[in-house]
Amino acid sequence: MEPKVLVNPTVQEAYKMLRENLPQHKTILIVGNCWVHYVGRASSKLEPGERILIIKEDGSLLVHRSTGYEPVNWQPPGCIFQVKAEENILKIHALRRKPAESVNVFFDKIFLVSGLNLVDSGEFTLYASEEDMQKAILMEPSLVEDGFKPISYEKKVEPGFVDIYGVDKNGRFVVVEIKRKTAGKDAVLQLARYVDAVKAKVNHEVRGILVAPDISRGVQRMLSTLGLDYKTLNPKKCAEILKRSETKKLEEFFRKA
Amino acid sequence: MEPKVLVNPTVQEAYKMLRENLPQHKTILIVGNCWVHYVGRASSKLEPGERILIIKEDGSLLVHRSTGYEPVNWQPPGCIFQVKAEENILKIHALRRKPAESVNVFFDKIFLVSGLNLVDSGEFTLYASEEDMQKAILMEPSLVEDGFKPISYEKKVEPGFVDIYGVDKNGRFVVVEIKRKTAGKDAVLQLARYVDAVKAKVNHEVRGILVAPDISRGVQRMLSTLGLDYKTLNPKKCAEILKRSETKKLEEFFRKA
DNA sequence: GAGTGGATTTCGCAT
DNA sequence: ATGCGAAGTCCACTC
Repeated sequence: MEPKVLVNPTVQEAYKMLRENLPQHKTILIVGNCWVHYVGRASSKLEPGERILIIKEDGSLLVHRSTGYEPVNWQPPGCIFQVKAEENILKIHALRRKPAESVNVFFDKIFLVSGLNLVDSGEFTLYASEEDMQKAILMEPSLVEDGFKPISYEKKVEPGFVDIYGVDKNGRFVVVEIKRKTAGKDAVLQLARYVDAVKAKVNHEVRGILVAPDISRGVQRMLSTLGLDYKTLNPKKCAEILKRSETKKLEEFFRKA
Repeated sequence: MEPKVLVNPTVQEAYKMLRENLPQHKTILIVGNCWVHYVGRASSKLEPGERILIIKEDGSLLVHRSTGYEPVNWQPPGCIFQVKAEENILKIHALRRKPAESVNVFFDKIFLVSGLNLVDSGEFTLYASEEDMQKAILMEPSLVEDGFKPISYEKKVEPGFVDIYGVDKNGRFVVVEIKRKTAGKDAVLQLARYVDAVKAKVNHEVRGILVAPDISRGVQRMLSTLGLDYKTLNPKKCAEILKRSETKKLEEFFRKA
């Protein structure tokens, strides 16, 4: 990546770097003494102090103080920037169209300025995937329904793979379709197809249960029309169940420490 | 402030700096190629890529990608840190007590590492919050309506707290609901609930006045249907009024001195 | 410490 | 574009 870094630059030197790097949509990092004015949805004023300023490729802006998770001033992606160097002060103006807002940052002393071309294609995964939900249900079948017993999962039936296949407390066969997000009619139709496919094979009563954190409007009616059931299940809850053992390990660690 | 900055350091050099600066609760800035594991309320995995890591004095941690307002991984203030350099990889472990969580950041290439002692006593002021509007109205009740007299504020009634409670010039009771931004139907319904709640208690005529800079489309009709009033009020104006009063206080102070 | 509500919330998804 | 709901929300405040 080869970062450009200036340590203790003059305002002019920092200005020159920004003039070069901002139009290229590089990520900008500035550490120095600054004050900030914000006008927009609300208004704010931040008196001088030493902070970290980050301007990202997508036109987002963050001013971070030495404490706290949240930036003291910021602007979401999509800003237009203007830089000036006047009276030995570096002035950075961030403008946003909708809603109309502006953040102005003024530096009179700069400790560090850097123009970064961050190469980052790494994927980010938050574990509460459909697979995790499946695992959680297999660990705690009551998440689907009291008395539910899984028999197999990812079982091949005609149109594809059934997420989970089992029996309810009354011995009826159950096909479970899992959705990580709000389930629409496509999910319902998919479940219906699986139920029909199984029915055609096993000459036995077959129920279908849709498991999802939520269902779209109108899907409820569709479910009852088709004789299918729905059980709400939050992916986060599944993640908790799966990671409970890991959490336990962590708590164990702290207990010892 | 005199920042310590290493450009393109080895893992060992970066490690040494962290060993020195982290215990001093300095603010740490690292730019480099890293991957991240998180386990806690949820779990996540971030594949390798170039990012910015910030560790603040209060033990908060931020991993920022090149886009987006939000950090991709983080930890709120109060973390305990552990640093290791093994197999030419810089390992930073952030542990949180409650809830039990951990974020692990691994660097195999470091472009920039810095230990900052940010001196920042500058005050931050946000103008025109809902509270400011309330204060301004209490100081100048005519902002709501000519002849309006506040009796109490943040008064508890059944569903929650009434912003301001008072009487109009004709002796009728008034419930004031304040919104800092464009008021939607939720605000109207909230006000209606309060009005009903007060009516049920006081066997007296009760009016409801919605105070906001603006109202959403369609809300006007809703207001008249429910028999509620609306008064437009700019938050900024409130800020000015408050400022004026502070100025008065200052003048008072100097008069005495 | 747990619970509640607001935020310059941001962000994503559905309409 | 707009509106609605979730978030590893965070954060300040009350009980």
